[in-house]
Amino acid sequence: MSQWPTGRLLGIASRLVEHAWFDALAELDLTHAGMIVLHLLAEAPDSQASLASRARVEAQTISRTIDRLEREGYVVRHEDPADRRRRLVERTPRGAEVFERTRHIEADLFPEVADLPALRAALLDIIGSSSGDRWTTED
Amino acid sequence: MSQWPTGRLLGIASRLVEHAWFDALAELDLTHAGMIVLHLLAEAPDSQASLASRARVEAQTISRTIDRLEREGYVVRHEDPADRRRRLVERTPRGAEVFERTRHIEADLFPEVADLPALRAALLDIIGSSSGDRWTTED
DNA sequence: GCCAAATGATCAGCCGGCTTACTAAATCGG
DNA sequence: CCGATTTAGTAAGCCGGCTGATCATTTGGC
Repeated sequence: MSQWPTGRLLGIASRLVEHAWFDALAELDLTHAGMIVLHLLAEAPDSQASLASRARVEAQTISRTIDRLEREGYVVRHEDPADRRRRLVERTPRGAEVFERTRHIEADLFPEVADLPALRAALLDIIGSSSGDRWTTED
Repeated sequence: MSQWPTGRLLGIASRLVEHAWFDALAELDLTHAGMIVLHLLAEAPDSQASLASRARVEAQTISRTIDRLEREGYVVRHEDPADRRRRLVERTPRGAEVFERTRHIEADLFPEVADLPALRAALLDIIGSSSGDRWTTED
């Protein structure tokens, strides 16, 4: 396996970590995708298109994720009076509360690696150079 | 984004790289999942359960991936006379040929990172410590 | 030898990526 | 001012993860 392409190692590592998250979040009626949205809404409500761009995901994907968050009562959608095409998404108190309860998880969960800063730097390199024309990088 | 949890960076980087693979493989009527299976079959035919374990994936996932490879004519399934529960999967000549044409892709496609060996080492760390009871690690 | 347990494969159904195609609303050009 | 273009959101449908359930076969204990 140590000879496998880096892209494949990346995919496998990602799925394994996400699976651990899934187990930890199940008791909160939350998924990994939902948690990302709750995180992005911490500061202020936002439109779905903006959320999609910030999460590096297509609009359709965000739409369904928000459907599920809404079903659980963690966010609400309401019309933007200034632009009736847009639907602003906002965390409910329950959504804010459940997100707070996820804060400790990463530390417990993420496995030990020899050089964590190097890993994070490499991942940011990849994201920076690959998300070129797909999402306007503003972060 | 540089403050985001490492698990999330891993997921985004993985999707971006996989998307680039997807584009490169589309003209070969092949997907990333299919390519992995063709790789695993390079040496010898194998059973589906073994392929699933080697790819760090559940049996059901492999089953559908092989369905599609079979539909494209890249592999064939045949019964194992020694154990009639098993179905041995084998690459066809077309499958071997199309896999050869993917060999050059990784080099063209994978983005530049500052410290590639550190990235690979970290990913192998994660895979090693996370795939504990999920797959018997033999590789 | 026979019945229980383990194993290999599949079906059904969920989630979360994606594309293509559509509607409604806002914006822009002439 | 009005038609064309752009933008926000959604529906439909595919792929690839996953779980839980089912069926056939093999293995193992008694």
